[in-house]
Amino acid sequence: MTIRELAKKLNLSITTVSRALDGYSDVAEETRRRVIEAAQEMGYEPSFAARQLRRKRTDTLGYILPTSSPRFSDPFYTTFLTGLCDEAASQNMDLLVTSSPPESEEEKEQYRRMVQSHRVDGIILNRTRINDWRVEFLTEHKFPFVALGKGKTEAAFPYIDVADEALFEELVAHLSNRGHQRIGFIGTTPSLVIQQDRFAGYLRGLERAGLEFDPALVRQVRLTENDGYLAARELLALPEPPTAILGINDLTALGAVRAAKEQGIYIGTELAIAGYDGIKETEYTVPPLTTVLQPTYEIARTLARMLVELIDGQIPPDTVVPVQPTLVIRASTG
Amino acid sequence: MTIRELAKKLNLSITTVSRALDGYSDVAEETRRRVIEAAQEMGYEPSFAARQLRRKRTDTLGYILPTSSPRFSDPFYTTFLTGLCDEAASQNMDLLVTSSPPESEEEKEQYRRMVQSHRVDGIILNRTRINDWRVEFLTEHKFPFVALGKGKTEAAFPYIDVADEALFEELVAHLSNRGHQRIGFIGTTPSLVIQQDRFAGYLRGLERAGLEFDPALVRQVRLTENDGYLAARELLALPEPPTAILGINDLTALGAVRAAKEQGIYIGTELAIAGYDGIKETEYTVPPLTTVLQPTYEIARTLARMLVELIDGQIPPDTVVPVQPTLVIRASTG
DNA sequence: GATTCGCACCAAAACGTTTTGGAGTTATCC
DNA sequence: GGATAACTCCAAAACGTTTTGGTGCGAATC
Repeated sequence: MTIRELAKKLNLSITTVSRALDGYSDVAEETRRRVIEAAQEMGYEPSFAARQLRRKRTDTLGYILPTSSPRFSDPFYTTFLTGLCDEAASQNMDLLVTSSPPESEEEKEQYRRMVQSHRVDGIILNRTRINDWRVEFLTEHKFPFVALGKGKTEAAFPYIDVADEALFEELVAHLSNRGHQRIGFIGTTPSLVIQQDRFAGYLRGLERAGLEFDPALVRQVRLTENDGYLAARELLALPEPPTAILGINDLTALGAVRAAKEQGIYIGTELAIAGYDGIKETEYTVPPLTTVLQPTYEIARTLARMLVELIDGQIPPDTVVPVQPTLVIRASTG
Repeated sequence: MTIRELAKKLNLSITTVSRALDGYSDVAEETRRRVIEAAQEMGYEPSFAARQLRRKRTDTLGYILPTSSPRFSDPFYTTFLTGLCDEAASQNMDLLVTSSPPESEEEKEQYRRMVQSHRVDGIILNRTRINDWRVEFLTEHKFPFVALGKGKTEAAFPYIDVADEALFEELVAHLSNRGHQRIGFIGTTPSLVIQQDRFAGYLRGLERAGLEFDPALVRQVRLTENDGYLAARELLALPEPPTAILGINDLTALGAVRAAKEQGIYIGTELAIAGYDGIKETEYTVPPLTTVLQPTYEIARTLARMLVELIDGQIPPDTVVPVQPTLVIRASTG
């Protein structure tokens, strides 16, 4: 079912058929009606490849899922992906998804392909790194992209700025108000922007509370439940263990919960634990976990919308959208 | 950066360049080396649109996420999606993802577009319906697809058959062994294959245990945590409430957990609760939830692989892959 | 010395659209 | 009544590949 066959059946030129369907004004209403009707009836749909080739637009957004472990499953990403999907759909765009481990050769290859073969019109980045080669690569190729968080770069691109630092400061203040003096921090590799921001917030929180920073209370691990578990075990095995543990995200905090339970430590009374993201799991632990609720779904939608607007040249590349998450205090911090 | 420019720079015809890169044997090794080197250096990558148009292949798999609520987030799907992504990647394919509410106009439109505009080479279906118009539509258009579960249809297509019925039977047996006589079932709309199978397993389980089926103990809701919560509240408010509740999936079972907690009912002793899927959350509840562990990640990978093989004509359309999940008994059922 | 063969390359067609730059017809204006 | 405008429609080019059906040339074969 090509436009040619449709045109033949209607005794029209393919030009007219194309323009009728695209809503141009230089085709008679009566003709348009006939064309649309026939198209519907014969189930005609323009070939995407052909249209893409000619228009030089793909109407597709790209997203590369950073999969730490092969069987990874951070619920944060279901929500994030759904947000991207929904917004893309409502903008008449599709979403092309790939997955690869961060900083792998595979990842590089995938970005290269997406960009250089014009697979997509723009790319959504998250888990931005401090010195992110993706940012360099994409700006160098003048390829439209938006990101969740900005690293250390001269490049200008639209991004969402979550007030991570402020919220971590607040978390520490909250714990210190509850009398905690030794507050542990399960962080991740310093190459990630979230580590930079959240750790900075942690430090500022300590300072403001007049607490001394003890490097022994800090761990840097991958962003998985299991790594959180292992890190927490280490912290709890210290000669002077912390009385509170902050996870850089909910997943690591949940790992800490598991470690504490395993050792029969009462969470909330003997040990305070808090996370960050606001994933559903934090409601089910006993006691429920204090966390910072990010509007993940809205963030994703906003990112997708920003990307579309960037592609259409409707927003400047230096657009910044601030997001203020909210502290959700639950029983895990007493 | 087109093949033409590359050819010009190399003083070769575009034919030779194309064939050199595609590994044809009718190009001298020395020439191929030069071509590959130049391509790498100049960052040439074939235009996807052009290639697609000519080859009549997209090297893309399609998947439409069934989003019940706009902000939905069933962790089952992160795992499922990651599986699809990973397998697609390892087959040199990409994954095109869209989302829409089941049985909506939007959904129809999306399937129609994907198929008729040759957006993808094949489609992965899950949450198969008993009389699934998608199955009819896709077979009618001779469009390659695979599914998780098969409905009531004459059509032949590769699918994965999870032994849902047997496992639900086992679940009921397990509960009846623990002395439960009134076992509730939070199911979903009978139009879904999983409802059909799992409910059948529930019934057979009752029968085998010599228990009478009481329709009052059955609810049909959407597959969300909140609907599970509401259904459980209803069940617990009955004059003769059940002593055990089976959720058709973990999400609804988690809703039941919430309802029980809210009413101060001790789970595991006063009320048994079990789910199905094996999502991570079930480990965090107190007590941890009895569930049926499906190898979701592997199922997704297998589906993707089957689809690629179907497209390549390497497997017949009537391939069936059976999957045997495992019962995971935890404290929530005593 | 003519024929055949294998090797390395290539021109041109095809894929199915959108867009450009008109062309033909009828209505409108002075 | 001739020029202008408005309205419909269209032929052909272009998008960047892959594929088809070659060509030219030197070596091997008879």
